[in-house]
Amino acid sequence: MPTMSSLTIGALAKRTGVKIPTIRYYESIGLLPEAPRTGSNRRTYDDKAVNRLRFIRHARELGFEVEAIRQLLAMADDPGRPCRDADLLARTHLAEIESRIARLEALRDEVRRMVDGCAQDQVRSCHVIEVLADHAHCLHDRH
Amino acid sequence: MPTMSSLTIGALAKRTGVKIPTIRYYESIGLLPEAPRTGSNRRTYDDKAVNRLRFIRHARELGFEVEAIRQLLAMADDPGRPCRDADLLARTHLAEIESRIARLEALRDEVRRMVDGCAQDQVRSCHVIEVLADHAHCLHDRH
DNA sequence: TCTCGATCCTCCAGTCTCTGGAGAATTTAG
DNA sequence: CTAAATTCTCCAGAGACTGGAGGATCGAGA
Ligand SMILES: [Zn+2]
Ligand SMILES: [Zn+2]
Ligand SMILES: [Zn+2]
Ligand SMILES: [Zn+2]
Repeated sequence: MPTMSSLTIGALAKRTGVKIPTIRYYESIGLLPEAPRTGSNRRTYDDKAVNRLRFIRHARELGFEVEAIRQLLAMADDPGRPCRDADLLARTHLAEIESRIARLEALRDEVRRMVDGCAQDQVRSCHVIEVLADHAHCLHDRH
Repeated sequence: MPTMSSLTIGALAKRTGVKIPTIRYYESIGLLPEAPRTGSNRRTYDDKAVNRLRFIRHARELGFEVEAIRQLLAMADDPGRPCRDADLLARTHLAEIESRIARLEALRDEVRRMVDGCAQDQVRSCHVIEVLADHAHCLHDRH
């Protein structure tokens, strides 16, 4: 049978790698349910809380926003429904990542050109400064 | 000869594509100098301000942080010095962009795997939810 | 049992880069 | 002259935490 453990917030933090203030923050925004308290008002957690917090941490590491995680958690709590919505959320996130990559790659190209084009002399003739001062030096017309 | 124009903040905003509250914000953090005021306390700008603000906007579009821009502006104001520092700043920024791209590409791979692995049935067996619940499903050991 | 350091509590402020609204004053167009 | 547009200051909010102040409580050793 599973261990009937009751964890302090510090133990939960260690087990999940999430900092204590962050745990309290997640509770305050309703991502974690309000933890039951001891007689002296300290939060206690069980294994379910560990799993939920790990889920949150992992989703955050994968770049999901809190609002998305809130919905994913609600879905995870309801195993019978179709997973269309969860998949759509993930696919939307994927598209967002891809567009951020594309944007950053364009930036990288411009900044690289900026850096490589400089003869390393005086600011007067610095290609970096010139490019910054005038977008006409850029390849892409928008950034 | 250059037009001896005196612009309102609204005209400056139109000319540079920077919103009015943002212009005031830049002034408040010292990126833009305090604009001279009319008798009725309205800010006035000249062509130099237009150039400075365009420089800021372009640098922001290229992803430079405000602190970096502050330094770049100081350098641009001093054309005689060597441009080593400006170039170093840009190179540092380039490295930062590259590392963000690498991180996002790793994320993209994981999220794509997550999405592609789902058979689109019930939440119970949803690959998206499974992966989120357990990092062991991931390829990279860190995100 | 006493005490001390570790842990916990709440509340608040700060991070970063804006963005927008309230309410008042002034300018501009018709 | 009036009404609409613009500007002013101040303040709050966004997202996702992070950290500090000041105080209460816990566990372990003497
Ligand atoms: Zn240079
Ligand atoms: Zn450009
Ligand atoms: Zn699914
Ligand atoms: Zn993972």
